[in-house]
This record gives sequence, structure tokens and C-alpha cells, in this order.
Amino acid sequence: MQPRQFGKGEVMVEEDKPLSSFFLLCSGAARATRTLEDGSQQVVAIFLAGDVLNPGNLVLGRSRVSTTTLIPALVLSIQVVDLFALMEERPAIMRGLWRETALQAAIQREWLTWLGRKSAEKRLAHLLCEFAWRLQTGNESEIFELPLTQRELADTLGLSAVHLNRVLQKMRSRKLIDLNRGRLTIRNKEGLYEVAEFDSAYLEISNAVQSREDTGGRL
Amino acid sequence: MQPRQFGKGEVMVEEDKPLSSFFLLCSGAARATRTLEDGSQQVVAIFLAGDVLNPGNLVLGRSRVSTTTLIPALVLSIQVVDLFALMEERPAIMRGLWRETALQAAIQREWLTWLGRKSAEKRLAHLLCEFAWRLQTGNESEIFELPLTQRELADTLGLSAVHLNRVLQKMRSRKLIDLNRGRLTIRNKEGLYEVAEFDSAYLEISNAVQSREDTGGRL
DNA sequence: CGTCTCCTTGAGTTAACTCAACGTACGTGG
DNA sequence: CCACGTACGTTGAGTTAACTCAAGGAGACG
Repeated sequence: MQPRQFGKGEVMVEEDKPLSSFFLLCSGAARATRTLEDGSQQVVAIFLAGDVLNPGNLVLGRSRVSTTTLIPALVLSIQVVDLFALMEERPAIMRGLWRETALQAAIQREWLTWLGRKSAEKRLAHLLCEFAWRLQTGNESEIFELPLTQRELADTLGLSAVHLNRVLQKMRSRKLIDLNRGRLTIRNKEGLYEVAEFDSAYLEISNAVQSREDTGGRL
Repeated sequence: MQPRQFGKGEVMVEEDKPLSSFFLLCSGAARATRTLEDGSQQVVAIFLAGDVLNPGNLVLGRSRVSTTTLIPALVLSIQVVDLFALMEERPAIMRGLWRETALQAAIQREWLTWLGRKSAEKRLAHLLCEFAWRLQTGNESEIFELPLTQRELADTLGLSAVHLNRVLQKMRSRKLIDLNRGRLTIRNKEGLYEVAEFDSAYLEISNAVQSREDTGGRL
């Protein structure tokens, strides 16, 4: 088990390679992308401090996505063999990683739903709400570091960069948000939530179950 | 543990309800959908014989999607408490369910990618390839029961039913496939795979790892 | 001071959508 | 056995959200 520092834009996990290490993101941010033959990309997950990178890969043995830092990041890495030994000793760890896998799948399901059924503006609004929720530090500040370029946002939302830019400007002119060089300001939280039809239930599960199981869990 | 028969179109798991049972689909087919406020739906998973329904929910404690049979289905259901007792005894079961969760997440990631980055025709072609692969019985037949209406296909691919119909007809006229009352015929497998840019790797993981771990696994 | 990456804007195009009507198969009850 | 209802599929016509291509700004950095 060793901490490891990655610079901005560094690849932490490569696509289609068997994986040897487990990574816990301690600080920074990262994104998992799938690259297609024609060169286009789809971002399938965004990892923030505290997240496990692609937990499902541990049990699948390889990664189908490549994971890259968005900003410099500190990760804790553990050799897979050591981790499995640890899990044998403490099943709660396996259970925790399983839960993390399920949680990330739930987020993906949400993305899938919005991609399939909502307009560009609603998708963007929803993603921003998700970030705000996940980054919320307890204080009521509405300013966040959003370490994604417009290109990357577009690749996350299944849009072209040009169109994303236009949608962004519409939201700026509507005084919902402001986004400047990686700094997101939410000007009208209620308005944004309304546009996004945001319901944080899919994210809250983690906390709810966590506490429920701390008292009643078996493992 | 008890087998249970569901009719066509019956709801097996309800949205936003805490779940009490684990379901293994023995025969038939089902789909998991998320319904939005405006009434539109997105299908986020399709389950075929042998699949576990929403394994991630076991560890999250509730379901964010509702799961409905597409055709009559026989499921094996186990009370969650019993299952957890079983997992305590045999960690391999937990591991298996974790893997199932990861595998379904991998499929979802694939869907997400295609939804975000590919045309309607390619998406449809890809979904059909996925079905053909998952339903493949070993024989080389290219005729399958596809228990989805055009409406449901559209809801899976993030398209309108009208547009899906048109895409379907284009593929019919190109002699790639035929689809009639739930019966899919693949007329030109190579052509279809090419349009879809289909690579079954994301599905094959399950088998590959299965055998790898049967020999070298710890649990 | 040039160069690179990111952002912005304009103009034209197109894939996919909506609405609305009509066709077709199937099952049910009179 | 036929008439009717319903669910699914098909077609037409018009609209629009999002795309592509292409060019021009604006910081950041060596």
C-alpha cells in the first residue's frame, strides 16, 4: 500500500489492460473514458476525492475504460493480490467495494437516462447539480472548482463542443450559473434544480445505507 | 427460496421501494426502466434467462428502477436476509454477486457510450448484436425471439418510436435484418457487425474471468 | 513574442423529433 | 362468427435541436 502522485492529464488506468492495482482517489479528480474507433470519446464516470476508481474492474480483472486525471491527484494504490488477501480476512471490505460498484452503477444509470431522454440544457444542468452535490463540503458556498474543459463536458453529455458552448451561454444569460476557467458559480440554485429536475436520491443511497448498516449490518 | 411465475408485463421490482427479495431469472426476459416526470421512459437494462435482477440493489438496499417482465418469466426468489446469511457462510456467493453487478455495469457503460456517441442506426445494430450474442445457444441459427416492441426498443436506444421504425425499415431494406412480431432474423451477420462496430469483449469478460478464477481464485 | 489550448461566433446542414392519421393483427364479448 | 376495441406498426409532412465546418479571440506559458 503506497500513496502515489499523478500530474494533470496522466493516465492512471489503461483501456483493455489487465489491472494489477486498486486505486483510491485521495485528492484531485479523474475521469474514465471510452474511446471509439473514429476518435470520439465518451466520458463514463467522473471521480472525485474519496472515490474508488473503477471498483468493478477488480472483480472483472481488466478495465474497458481508461482513467485519466483531470487535475493533479493523490491516490492510494494497493496491489490487487494484497487487496484480495485483505478481503478474505475482512469480508466487510469486499462488501464495501461491492457497494461502491453498485453506487457507481447507479450514477451511470442516471446518466444513461438523461442522455437518452433529456435535452442538452437539462443534461448539463443535471450534471452540474450532481457535481455541486458531490462536492458540497457542508458550507453553503455555491462556488466550485469544476476541473473539466468544455470539450470534456461535451464528451460527458454526448454533445458536440460547439453546442455545449452555446447551451452554456444560454444558461449564463439566464443567470443560472457562471463558468469560467474551471470555476463554477451557481447563481440561482432553485432555478438550476428545477431545470435539471434534480433529485439527489440516487446519490444519497450511499449515506443512508451506510448508516443503516453500521448498526444492523452483519459483516 | 422459492420459484415464482410472473405473467407478461408484470412488475417484479418497484421503483423507489426498499427491496426484500433477490431474484434470479430462470426463463423469460425482463427490462429495468426508469420513468421520468413527463412520462417518458428509459430502459436501462434487459435481463435474459440466467441473469440476476439488479444485483447492485442488494447492497444499496433499494431499487431506483422498476423491473417488468417482457414475456412470462420464471424466477427464483430468495429473501434478502436469507441470502445475506448465506453470503456470510460462503463468501464466494458475495463475490459472484459483486461480479454480476460489475458485469451489468460494464454493459451499461457500453450503452452509455453508444447513446452518447453513435447514430440511431449504429445503436440499434449494436443492441441487436448484443442480443444475438447473449441469446446465442451454441447453434449457428440467426433467428431469435426478441421480446421487445418497437416502443420498447426506442426507449432503450433513446429514440422516438417513429424514428426507430424508420431506422428499422432502412435496415430491412438493406437486407441486414428482419424483425416481425418479436422474431428477429439476422440476414447479414458480417454487415450487421460492421455497422454496429460490435466488439463482444465487454460481454466476454464474464466467461474469461470465470475460468481464470476457477483455477486461481482465493474465495 | 509566438504558440498552444481553450473558448466563442457565424452559417449552413441534417438527424431526429412531433403531431396526426391510417393500417393491421389479435382478442373478446355480443 | 362478426363487430369492435386495443395495441402495435407504418407513413406523411413540417419542425427543431443538435451537428459540422471554418474562422477568429483570448489567456497561459515558455
